[in-house]
Amino acid sequence: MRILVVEDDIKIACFIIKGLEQAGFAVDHSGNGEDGLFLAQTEPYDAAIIDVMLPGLDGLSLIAEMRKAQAHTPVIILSAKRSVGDRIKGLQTGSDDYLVKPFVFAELLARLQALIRRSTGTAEAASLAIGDLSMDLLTREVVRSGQKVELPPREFSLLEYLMRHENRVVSKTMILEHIWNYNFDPQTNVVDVLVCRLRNKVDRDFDQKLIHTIRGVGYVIKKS
Amino acid sequence: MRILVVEDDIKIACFIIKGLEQAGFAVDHSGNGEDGLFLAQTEPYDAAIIDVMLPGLDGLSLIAEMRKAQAHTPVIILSAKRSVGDRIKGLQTGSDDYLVKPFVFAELLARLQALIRRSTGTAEAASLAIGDLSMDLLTREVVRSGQKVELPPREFSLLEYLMRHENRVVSKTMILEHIWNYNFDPQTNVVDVLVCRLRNKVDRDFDQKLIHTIRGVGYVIKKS
DNA sequence: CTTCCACAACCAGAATACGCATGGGGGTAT
DNA sequence: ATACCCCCATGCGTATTCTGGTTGTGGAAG
Repeated sequence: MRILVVEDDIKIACFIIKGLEQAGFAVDHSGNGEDGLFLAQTEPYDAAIIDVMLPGLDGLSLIAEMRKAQAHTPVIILSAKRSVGDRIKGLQTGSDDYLVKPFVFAELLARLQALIRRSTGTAEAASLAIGDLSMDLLTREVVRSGQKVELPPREFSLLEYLMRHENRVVSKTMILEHIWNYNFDPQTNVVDVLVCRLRNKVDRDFDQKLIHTIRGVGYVIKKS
Repeated sequence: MRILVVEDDIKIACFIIKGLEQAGFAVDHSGNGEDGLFLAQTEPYDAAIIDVMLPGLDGLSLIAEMRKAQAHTPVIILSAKRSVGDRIKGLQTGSDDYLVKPFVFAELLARLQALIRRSTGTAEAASLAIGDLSMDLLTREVVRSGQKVELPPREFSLLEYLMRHENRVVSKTMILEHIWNYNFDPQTNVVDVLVCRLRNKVDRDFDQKLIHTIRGVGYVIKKS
């Protein structure tokens, strides 16, 4: 899931970005309206979080421009103003939700997930399962054969990515991009290592292996 | 499918090349415009990915030169510039699509496949089948008479190539070019060896042979 | 019908590339 | 301050590919 954040205040931006990344999102950021608009028009985001008060092109105009060109990407507006008027104006412009600063991060996250759930139409399964392996996305609990498995964030994220692509081969490049948000070659074996770690926790102690290697290509998760 | 990549930044080049290879393409690379132009003029590529900022001959001039001489090979431009003006200039020069760095590899791949699909007219099939032999390109699973067959990358690639040319004879030279990306004679019998290994796995245990030898010419895959 | 030649098929050892595992160091969060 | 996680480097084992040699087969000519 890719999120665009347009926010000029560095501190707030960092706060949001880190929070979202920890929640498993890939985040791009822009500090002004023009760059934000450009990103929105060129990259396929699943949602955007936009401040109204921006240097240059302001948030509402930005959304208006986005809506002219583009399909409906869910947008959450951030604002210091709490007047009802602004709120209405924001929603009229084409935003999908409205949050007043200062806000609690958990609320932003909850609203964001709700929006994505709504827009993707797919009633965003709260859990994924393959064979006797299941993963609860809300509680971040992973269970194999009734036995709970503890996973650090990156490994959890990788497993989620694999499970969302059940039976389909995902290349190392795609993993690199999805988990690290890299668009260049790190010249190391980080992916191999992460997969290895995940396997040790998910597959090692069990008879039926779920994570399979496709040499020269990548990995698949599947039952047989 | 053969792709030309012209990009001077080593890290980005590696990233793209590996990604494309993992996706099953044969990739040639050049780090500067002159060599890129030479390759484009001498080899038959199905598409090209070209950076605008290059040492020596820049990307736009390169495309212009290509267009002078040559039939319409689909081109995707990569650029660090995000202005709309540059984008328009790129598209006017004769490129077919435009991607801003940093970009998401999945998007590059999607656009590339869309371009190829458009230019060749053929809709990219998700699986291939001949008689009781079938091959799933996504999961990379090969099945003969309901029995699963494991194939290493090269053999898989060869089988895919043969099946895409069902009932048509493919010469050894063509195979060399597509699998090894060679345009010269390696003076060895690598092709024979590879075909042999593929036969052992696909044809040996079955009554009806699918891979046939045309002496002095090459090979065909067909039912009878 | 036999012989010869060219090409294809097959085999096995060697070289290589690739993926896997482990441990240390640095950074970060608690 | 401590513990944890993540990145990175290294070494190891194995799968896969390449190479050269050898055997097998078909076609053409004598």
